[in-house]
Amino acid sequence: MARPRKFDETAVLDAAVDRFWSQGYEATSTRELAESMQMTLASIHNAFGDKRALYRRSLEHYLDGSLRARIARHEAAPSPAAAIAGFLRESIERSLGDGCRRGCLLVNSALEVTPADPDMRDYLNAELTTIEDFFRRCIVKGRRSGEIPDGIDADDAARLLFSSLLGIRVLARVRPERSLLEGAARAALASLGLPPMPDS
Amino acid sequence: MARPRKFDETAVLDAAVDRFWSQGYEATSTRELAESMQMTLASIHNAFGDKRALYRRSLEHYLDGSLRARIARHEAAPSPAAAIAGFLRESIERSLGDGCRRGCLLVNSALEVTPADPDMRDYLNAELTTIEDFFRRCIVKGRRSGEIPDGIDADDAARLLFSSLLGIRVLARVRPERSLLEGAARAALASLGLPPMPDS
DNA sequence: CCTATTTTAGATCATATGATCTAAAATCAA
DNA sequence: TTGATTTTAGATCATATGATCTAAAATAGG
Repeated sequence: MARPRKFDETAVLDAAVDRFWSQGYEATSTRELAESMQMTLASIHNAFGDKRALYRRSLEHYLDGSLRARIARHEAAPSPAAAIAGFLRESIERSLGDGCRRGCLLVNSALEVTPADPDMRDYLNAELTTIEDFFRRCIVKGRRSGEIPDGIDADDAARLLFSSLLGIRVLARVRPERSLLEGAARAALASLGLPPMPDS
Repeated sequence: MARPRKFDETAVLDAAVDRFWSQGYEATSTRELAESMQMTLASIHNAFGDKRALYRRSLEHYLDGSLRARIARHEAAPSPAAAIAGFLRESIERSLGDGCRRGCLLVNSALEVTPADPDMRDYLNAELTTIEDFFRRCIVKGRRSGEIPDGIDADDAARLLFSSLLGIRVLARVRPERSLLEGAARAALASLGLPPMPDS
């Protein structure tokens, strides 16, 4: 019925994610995006809308291909405690393995894009809450099975893991030292009576 | 010997901090800065250099008037445990008290400005380490006096407090809910055997 | 008073930016 | 084949941006 698209949506969104992730929203120009995506500005505008809309799509693409799958994968681990520890371990390895120190696009977005964009903030919060909820589910489940000792309120324990993870992701950008990131995660786990992370 | 400056350096840097803090580095234009600071672009350039240099000066101004004094004030508290709890309490109240959700300029800078600016990164790291060191000193001192129970390695305990604080500052921007911020801090303190924060 | 020195004010430069327009190209249903 | 429809390609618009230039203004020492 009409001319077919020449570009691969996954590939061009991967490229957009890479630019936004490396440089942030404001510091990435539309022309740079066009070059990375190997599309013209008109094609991008036609397919995704303006820059803000493309950012939103890129973030969704990033999260669809990363966060949700990671949570599901770790939650399928043999034990809830292992799920938490495995998730933290993977977050640290991703942070340290990225020589560009890009951190986590979700966390970066929370700090850069938020201020005057309530829609984006709601979306970011929904995604962030996914992580918090994952931690809470694991804590509750592990306590019910006796694997995780009782102690601090389960909501607060999840909040602690959550805020530590965000902090680790901040440090991944500015001070990506293994001892620092692992130390924070190690302390969070030990303080909640959880087993240590698996080796890297 | 020469024409005297008409502007008050503290006042104009306060104004610059306000803009950078609210909008970030990239999203703040030099003209907007000039208007907020009530100076011409030429005067700003003459007094502070280019935009990047002004940002650096603004950040220094912010930290000189905020971070160092806060650490010193809390470290003068009657006990090291109270110093930690008081610092967290104050960080949370500052976060919740700011209707603009600006978070902490130091943390915001760590995420936005870092990537390709090693000088800035080193500076940010030095300032961030100030906080980590503060936590570590308090832990060590409190354990020596018996006020803080032994347990996790002191370095790791400091890293946990540090990363949680950074996470709280991230959440302050995107999800400034008292229950969330306090819950994370409460759990961090309790898990290290520290007394709870003072009431707000 | 006068001169050296620094700060101001306003204009301006060269470029970058986000967004859009026009027209050609490519497909598929009829 | 034809015509409707969508995507491309390239140019372009209006504006915003960081930075700088020129000249006037304001002070203190001589």
